[in-house]
Amino acid sequence: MLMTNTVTTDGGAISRLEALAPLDDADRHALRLAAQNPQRLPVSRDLIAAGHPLAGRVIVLDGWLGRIRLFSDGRRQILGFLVTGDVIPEPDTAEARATSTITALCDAVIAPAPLIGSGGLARAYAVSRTLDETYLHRHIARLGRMTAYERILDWFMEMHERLTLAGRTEPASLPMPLTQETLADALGLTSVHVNRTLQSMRRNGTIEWRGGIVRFRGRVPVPATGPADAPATHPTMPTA
Amino acid sequence: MLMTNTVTTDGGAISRLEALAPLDDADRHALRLAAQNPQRLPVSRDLIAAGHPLAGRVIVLDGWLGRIRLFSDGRRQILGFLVTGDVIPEPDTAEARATSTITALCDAVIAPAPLIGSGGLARAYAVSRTLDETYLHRHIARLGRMTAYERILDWFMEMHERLTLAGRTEPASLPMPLTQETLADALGLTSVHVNRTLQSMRRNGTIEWRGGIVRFRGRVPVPATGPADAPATHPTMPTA
DNA sequence: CGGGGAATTGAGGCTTCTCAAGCTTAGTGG
DNA sequence: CCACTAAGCTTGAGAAGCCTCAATTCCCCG
Repeated sequence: MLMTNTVTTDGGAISRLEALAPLDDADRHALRLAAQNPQRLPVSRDLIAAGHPLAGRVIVLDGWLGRIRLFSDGRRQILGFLVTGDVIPEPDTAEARATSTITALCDAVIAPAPLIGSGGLARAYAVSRTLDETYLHRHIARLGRMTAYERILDWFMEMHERLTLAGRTEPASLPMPLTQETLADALGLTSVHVNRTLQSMRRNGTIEWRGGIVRFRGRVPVPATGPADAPATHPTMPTA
Repeated sequence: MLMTNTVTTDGGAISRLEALAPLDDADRHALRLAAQNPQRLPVSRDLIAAGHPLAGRVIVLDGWLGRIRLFSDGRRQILGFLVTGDVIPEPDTAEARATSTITALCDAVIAPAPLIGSGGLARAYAVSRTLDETYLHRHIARLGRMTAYERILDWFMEMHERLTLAGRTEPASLPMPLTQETLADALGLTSVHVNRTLQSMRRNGTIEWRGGIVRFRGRVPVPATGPADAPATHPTMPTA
């Protein structure tokens, strides 16, 4: 998933920001310039460690990062993901300390996120932050009220939507460079249970996951239409 | 918990904002003025409905609101709470639609949140928003990786911290106007299980919950110091 | 071709849920 | 002042989902 060796592109990050707010030439230029100065993060490298000073605004060009909380007894929870085009906001104050660790979940590329004026770029960053909030909300609803099967499917759908903003998907598939263990730490499950649940999804033909790509099959994520539903052949998803 | 009839105070909201960023006289005056124009929300009243236009910036003066996501099959997840001094941010754009519903979980009082200049008040709102994000993170860690017992205790502690910012607590107690059912919808549990877990906390002397007040007893929430811990008499809490 | 991380499988146990009924408390009207 | 009601709290019994521990297989990479 890394960029082809020497030439650094934005990986779709600019497309994503343009989808959030209209950018002008100066905005795009600033972003391309920033992408000329990329920073490569090998898998497992921390970008920001909890308790340490925050970096400035950063944009993800490629790969997946995770915002992570570690418990003293070893339990781990992934709070959220950062993929191409996602932005780590500027800290409020210079003294602000990170309350969670941000780690590369696979090899990744980031760059400082430029800001010029208070126009398109500023708006895009603002919208991006609001979107991040809705992803957190969705994650909470997932963890609090969905079954393992639903969590996985809903999360696949979210990541499909998000990667689509950066043009990194096809209509019914998305790149998936993470391990089942990582998925488990995000979805509040064990890797064993993630594995078994994925198998049930494969068996009933809902998805296929091979070679780092997840494919949705059939009339994919069929939302449940309500409590009075007829029993479904496949497990279904509740809406919202 | 409602303000004494006619005279409306800020209920501690101003104290909270001052704890987040230094305010000047003009800031305080603007807030006091806003508190003169309060809006009362009876329990169960929606302030904002998912899918509808967002209101402007709002500050909570009293009572508890909840950000709620409803599933088509009746499942409900409370995404977060809003208490005295908490702020609902200005929407990014005029077209923005709410992605979750905000409902009064008990009788509550709110007011439009004033903004003058880009000084103390603006900073306080910014810090408040960042804090909200950390509360979402904490909620995710709770739902994903804590047991029922830990979730409840951790949530009590969070609400104690938050209400303390507005001066609404005593050292070892906090007002708790919610039902066990509401708590269940926040913590991803059933009310039956919340009830049983609370009883075990009462039995072992960890808390007391009577008359709308939760009291922490003994050396309350003892964090686990790690995986190599000696077995504890009481259930313990992992750190972070 | 060996090594190691990741995926898979099995067996058994525990937390949490579901369904259902009984109880308590506060508020209401006669 | 007290029956009456409704909401919330409590309890019981059984089932289900998910976890733990542990071993085995698969697959990529050097």
